[in-house]
Amino acid sequence: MPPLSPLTILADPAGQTPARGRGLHKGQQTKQAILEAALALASQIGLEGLSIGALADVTHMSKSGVFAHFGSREELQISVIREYYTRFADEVFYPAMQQPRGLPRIKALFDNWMQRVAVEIQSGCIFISGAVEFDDRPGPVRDALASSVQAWLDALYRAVVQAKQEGHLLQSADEEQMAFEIHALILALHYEA
Amino acid sequence: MPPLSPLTILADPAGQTPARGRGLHKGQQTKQAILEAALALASQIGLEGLSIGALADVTHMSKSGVFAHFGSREELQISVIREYYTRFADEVFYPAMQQPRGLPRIKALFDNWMQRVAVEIQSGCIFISGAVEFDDRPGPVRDALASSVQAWLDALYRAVVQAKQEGHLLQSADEEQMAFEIHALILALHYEA
DNA sequence: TGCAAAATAGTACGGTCGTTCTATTTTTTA
DNA sequence: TAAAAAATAGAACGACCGTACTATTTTGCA
Repeated sequence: MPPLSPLTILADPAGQTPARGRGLHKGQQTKQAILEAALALASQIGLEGLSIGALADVTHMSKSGVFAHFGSREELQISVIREYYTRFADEVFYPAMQQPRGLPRIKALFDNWMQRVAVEIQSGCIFISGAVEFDDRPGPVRDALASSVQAWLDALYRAVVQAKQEGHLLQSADEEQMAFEIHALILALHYEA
Repeated sequence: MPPLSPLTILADPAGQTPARGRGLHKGQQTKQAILEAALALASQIGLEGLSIGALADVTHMSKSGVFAHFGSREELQISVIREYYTRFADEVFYPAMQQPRGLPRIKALFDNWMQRVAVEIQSGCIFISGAVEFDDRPGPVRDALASSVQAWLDALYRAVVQAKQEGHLLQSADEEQMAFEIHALILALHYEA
């Protein structure tokens, strides 16, 4: 099972020159701090509600100071998606890869996911809110969201296929349908919250 | 099985005096036309994106002309929810009530619902988008949304209970879980779209 | 048909938004 | 430590928002 794709669409153009030498420059630090706050804000009120002004208040900076780090609101939103995607992979996907192929791995994926739902119960999943907000708004943000979610659903699907190959599932089981239903359960859990 | 509750929280204060006598007064007609456009708009871009200015453009009216019919944006949003709820009941709920209790009725509910998903595939369900948009924004709009959805989920749950009473389900079946899963499937269908 | 009432238009206000431009401060480098 | 570069602040812009007020037009009834 390959790792979650690096998602070239999410590539961070600035990320390849991580400060001249040892530690992060001041700018990179604050950018990371802003991103942290942005992630929290976006989880609460959605990517669409994420405003630079509000972000400036939270981080005790000026609007233009925040703005300068991203160059546009769109870039800010995409950065948030990138960050969320990374954390999602780290907390849900990679730990599950430690489990043996097949049913144990699926169970780990599902459990980690559920645990995340429990944590997000007061904030929200931006993959879900984003899908609703950008389902009819084409553009880079939508693309970033779509490819993130797809990468994740593909990984889930691969896990199910493997489980069948390992003989952990009925031979009559439909992999696609099963992945779909697992996804459905998570969606409904989020909805109830 | 009682009908879908009238939802007093959604009661239309103006609705009780439906024009002096026979036909609708001019105002009521245009209000209905505005509501129609608002429903389409809200389905596309969400209740939160629904703006009076955009609505004025679509209906070829002035902003103040549109505004006067509702008195506030909030009232407009609630009116849209009320309208959506009514149509949902008419297209999904009541036709299914024609079917005999038990499994046939559940199947009808699900089929009608699925059919609606197919129609909404290009627009969207405001019960879902609304839940995302208002999950952390208390107020009348959120209340209207929540009670609408709850009324519908209650009806679904009652149908499942009946099916078990009629002996159409395994005695070991968990009604609540089953209603939850039906809901989950619909959510996932919407998500895929 | 005329008059009151309802419906609609027009204008303006205060607010927030993303963004741009220019100053100022802070950090890094030579 | 001085100069260069990066980071941040501040003010201003145009656009859109909801809403309040005041005209004007249209409608419905006596």
